[in-house]
Amino acid sequence: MELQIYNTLSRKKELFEPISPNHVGLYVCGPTVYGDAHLGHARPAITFDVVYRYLEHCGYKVRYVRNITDVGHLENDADEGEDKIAKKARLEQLEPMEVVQYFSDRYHENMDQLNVCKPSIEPRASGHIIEQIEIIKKILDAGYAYLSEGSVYFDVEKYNKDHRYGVLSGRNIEEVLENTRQLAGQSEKKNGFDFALWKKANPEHIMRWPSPWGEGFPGWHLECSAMGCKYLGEEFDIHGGGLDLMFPHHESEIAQSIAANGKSPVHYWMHNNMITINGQKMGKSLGNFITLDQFFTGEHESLQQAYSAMTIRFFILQAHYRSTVDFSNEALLAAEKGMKRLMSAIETLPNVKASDTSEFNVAELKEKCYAAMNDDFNTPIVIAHLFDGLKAINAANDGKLKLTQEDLNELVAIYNTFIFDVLGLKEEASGENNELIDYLMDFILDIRKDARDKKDWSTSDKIRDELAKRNIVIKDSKDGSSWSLN
RNA sequence: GGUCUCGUGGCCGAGCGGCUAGGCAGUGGUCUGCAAAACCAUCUACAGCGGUUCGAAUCCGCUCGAGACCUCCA
Repeated sequence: MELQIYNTLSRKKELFEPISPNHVGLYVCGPTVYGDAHLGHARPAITFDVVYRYLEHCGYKVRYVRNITDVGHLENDADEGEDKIAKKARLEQLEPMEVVQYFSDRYHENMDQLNVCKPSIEPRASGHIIEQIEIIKKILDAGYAYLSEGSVYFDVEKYNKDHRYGVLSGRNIEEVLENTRQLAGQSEKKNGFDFALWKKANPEHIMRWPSPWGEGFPGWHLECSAMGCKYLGEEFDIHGGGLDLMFPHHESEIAQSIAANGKSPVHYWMHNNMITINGQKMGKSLGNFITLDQFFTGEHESLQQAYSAMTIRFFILQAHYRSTVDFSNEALLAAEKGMKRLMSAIETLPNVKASDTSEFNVAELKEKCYAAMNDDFNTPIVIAHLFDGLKAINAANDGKLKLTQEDLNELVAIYNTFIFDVLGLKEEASGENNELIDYLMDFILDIRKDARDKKDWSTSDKIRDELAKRNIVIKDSKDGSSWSLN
């Protein structure tokens, strides 16, 4: 079975066929770096990390471009407000690029924690001003943009006559033009719907570059067109991003590329859905977001405890990327426990004793996992199948089910492939990696063992209870006792 | 107001015409000095009403409810 991808353009699943065999160009909208990443940012990062990982796993050579927006993203109205980065810089009395550096570093740290692969190229908007100016020239030459008060705007109405502005979002722009006309008023734009390609810089504006139209800075939508085109070509395979970017950001990207190159830039548009909190989208403007660092430390009033990066990752992968996911402590707790159980398969497998026959269809399990991934990256189904396999593994470990050595080896391969390579989960350190602590704990457990052997339960329980106070959990089993830090 | 999505068992979430996922919690059990952990078993739901069909959670219509986009947001 071959890979099917849900294409926002056609609103249905399509067979994935790359432009050049064995190569995939993947572009994903990265963050605007003016604040800490929150749970909502983790969604596209993880979603497209899995897309990237799976494509690579399938043997494709993927060039994965994820940008950093460090200029041109304005507040409030897309073409009027203050630059987000510049505002932060002003508030913190920093150079804008200090803000960019700081939050880029923090973002990278969070991505590492989430085990998100680094993109092949991570371009910054401010490093591609020349490319953006070149595109604006092309669009002007084609007649789809106009100059106004030192700024350049995209002429949506003109474009819509020859092409269609709204192919991606399914919007009928004529209707919307009616509405915005009334609102536009004394704007320097012909039309409320037109968006800035180049914006003239006011005297107090710090981030500015020279251009044929005077000093200014590029519009937000343009950077992705410029960088996508530069590194992946005028046409490339997959463009990803959050559903909230579909309009106007991605819609405008398409318009810009068609206006400049005469080509629709992207074959497959993929959009991840939102994470909600109390049924509402988690977003910066609503102020209802929880940052990733807050999840990792548990320091937020809505959080009952800290949640590890892998818990967050597993939680997100347990839902399909095109569904909304509602955040709650209960859901996160469930994810945490479930993931630990699933991960235990990796540890159990080497201990299972082989039989000469098999009573579980390992090949079928493998097939089902691939089928799920091929069905538009259905990670929750993959996880469900892995849980089914876990049941068989546990049964075999208890001697209640037979598996041949060959099947056991295959299971190890399947679990390693899907859990680590494709889903991108990793083992988390269970506590401090400290030789002294290890030594002391071994020593303490040894004393406790002596007590237990003498049926000195009061000493044994005292040790257990005392350690529990510091979140050190003792687990007794047939083969002896072990400890872990919770 | 316009465009579009969605309403699944205590909770989270798949499925998208028949074979009634999965996880967490709960309950029962195995193990254990006790406990924890672990393991096994178990709980049968698809907002409401009508229609299409041999058959619908799944298709169509209506009603109610929630959300997203239409201004920046992943």
